[in-house]
Amino acid sequence: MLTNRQLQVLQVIVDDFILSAQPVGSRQISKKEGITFSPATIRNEMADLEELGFLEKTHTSSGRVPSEKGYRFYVDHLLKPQIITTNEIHKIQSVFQDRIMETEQVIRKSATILSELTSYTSILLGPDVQLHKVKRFSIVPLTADSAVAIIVTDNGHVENRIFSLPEDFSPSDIEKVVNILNERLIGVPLEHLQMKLEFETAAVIKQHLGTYGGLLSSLIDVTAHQSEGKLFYGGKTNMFNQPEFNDLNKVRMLMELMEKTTQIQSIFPLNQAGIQIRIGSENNHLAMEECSVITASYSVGEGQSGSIAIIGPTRMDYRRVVALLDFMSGDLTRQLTQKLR
Amino acid sequence: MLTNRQLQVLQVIVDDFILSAQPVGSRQISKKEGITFSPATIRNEMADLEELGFLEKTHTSSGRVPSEKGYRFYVDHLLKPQIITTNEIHKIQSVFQDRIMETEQVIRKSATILSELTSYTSILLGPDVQLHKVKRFSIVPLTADSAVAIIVTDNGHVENRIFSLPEDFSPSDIEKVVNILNERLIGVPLEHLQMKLEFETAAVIKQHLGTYGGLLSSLIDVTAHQSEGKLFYGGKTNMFNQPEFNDLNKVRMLMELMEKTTQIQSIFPLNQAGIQIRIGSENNHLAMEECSVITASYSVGEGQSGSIAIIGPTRMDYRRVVALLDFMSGDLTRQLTQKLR
DNA sequence: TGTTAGCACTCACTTAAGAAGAGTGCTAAT
DNA sequence: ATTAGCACTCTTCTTAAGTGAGTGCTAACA
Repeated sequence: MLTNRQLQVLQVIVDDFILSAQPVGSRQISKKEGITFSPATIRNEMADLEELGFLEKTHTSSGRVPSEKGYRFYVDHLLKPQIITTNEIHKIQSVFQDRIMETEQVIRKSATILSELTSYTSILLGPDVQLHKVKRFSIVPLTADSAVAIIVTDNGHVENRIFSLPEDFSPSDIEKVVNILNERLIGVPLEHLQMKLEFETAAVIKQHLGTYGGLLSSLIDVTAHQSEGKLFYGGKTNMFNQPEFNDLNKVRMLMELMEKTTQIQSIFPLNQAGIQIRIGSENNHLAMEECSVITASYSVGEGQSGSIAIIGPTRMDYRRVVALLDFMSGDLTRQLTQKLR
Repeated sequence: MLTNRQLQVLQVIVDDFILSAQPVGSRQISKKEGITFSPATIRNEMADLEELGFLEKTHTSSGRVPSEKGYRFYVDHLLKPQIITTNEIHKIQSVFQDRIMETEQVIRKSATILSELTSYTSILLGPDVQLHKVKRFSIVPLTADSAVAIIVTDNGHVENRIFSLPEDFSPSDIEKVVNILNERLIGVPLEHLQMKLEFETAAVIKQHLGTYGGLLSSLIDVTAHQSEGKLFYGGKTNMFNQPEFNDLNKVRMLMELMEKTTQIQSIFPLNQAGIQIRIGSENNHLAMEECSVITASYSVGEGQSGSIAIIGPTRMDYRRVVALLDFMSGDLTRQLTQKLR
């Protein structure tokens, strides 16, 4: 158990290091407001805190730097929520000001704004399209043997894909298929679409049109490749501003990581509500060994949800980021859900 | 006018420097195949070439490096086209192998392949959607006061946007509007859509439905924000592999440039057929002062065209890149055009 | 007259050594 | 228990010397 004074010292060190990125020395701490004891005393406390694993030295005679355990303790016990300014609130809410209505646009803009506000990199995961429900099917013929299938979902999202038509497929055949699809599949969530199409609707189509195996496999194909939630980045290059990434190799690894969308997905905790913080090696990724990731989630209507992440150095301004993420996720949930009515 | 021997020396220097990224010395040149004269002679020639502006020294007693003018001369007069291997051809053609039919997917995949083949960064500009012609309109109501408008083009491209409905707008009203739009606007290129809608179709709609000013402005809005050709990158982080970008600041500027899609558009020459090469400061951009950009264009059917660009260090392998771009642009044109039939 | 060998010279790069400064740990006094 | 004092450590900056690659010039050569 830490003494009050140790808590105070730890807090000051983390706060100061977050601001300055420089190892914090005893003399510096002693000058801080609220510190009534001498550098020598502080040195003793620091030695203890180091022994307990909360602090580290960069070399034998340097000031102290928070360890991962130190940051962990800090975010778990010392983090007082920050109040965000009205300015920041306005900026976040400006996402919705000019009646953008596509969820994708909203998310994209949110990513940009968040990175500007934090000067870290933001990653937004769009809501999972799989949970949208089919609102309308249509098929538009393009050439003699190809057509584009369009699925509009209840959220106003549009999926479309070009597919091959079987030979001698007439416009009236298409109309029949579209009618069947619209009769049978409206309200079905995209995630069940493929199964439903394959095992229920296929039989109906066959019955009405004879066997059109080609068409069916094409259609099944169309529904199969639905993308999961899309990723949007804001401020990818903000990393360059952080002194800890004054190292080509670190930046490079991060940039390469961000190009691999499948890998980056794993930074989002599954089905976790609230704010999650992962520090350094907790991210289980070499490139992010000196990074912290803070995530929050928002939801659209019922069930569908997306995530927001901020990725920055372990030395990031946790207070501020947590406050901003908290507000933004709430705002997104509110606004996006309201739009559904 | 350069002597034969000067040409030979210049060629060897550029070729060697492209390979090694190291300043080339006279002794090194003398050992090259086809060189029959001594280092001393070569030194004299190099001094002349430097005086003429084709070579530079990094410092007083270093080997020579091609200047921008040197590269320019090299690509204009010394560049013998390279023959690409069947392996490379296969790789490029693999874009089309698994019956991907969306142009966007094709372009995206091409960007990746091109960056893998060259180990530089590729930028592909999708064909300008503005020239696509309307194939089908539809409007799907979402809530009482919003709907999504969908435009399918002759290329199978789908544009969609959510817009507000006027109050008390019934489904049958929507059907009427859709019918009018489909009667009047099929075949119209997207670039003229807004004008046409505003000055011709608007009147018809008013006539049939009374004044629905709100709907009209919404619809005009929908057609207005059509995006221009989209950009796709491949191998954004390949820059990190080039020794000349072992400098955090240079990489940073490039990365920042690539985030700004509007700025990056300017690297594509307008309406220029064939292969274009811009070297260093010819790019008119600080971040690309040490880069060369090679562009080619492809076309889809008649009129519509997109561009391919490779961006690498001025020291890039012009021979190889030119050959690859040439082949790929041809292949894209062929395949994408064929698909339209 | 064009080509080449020889040689002094330049400059980047590396290594070593010394000086300065920040900060610690320990000891002893308060 | 706290603190002043001081020796010690380790980084960083500066300076100096040594090394090597490569040039430019001069003079000899074909």
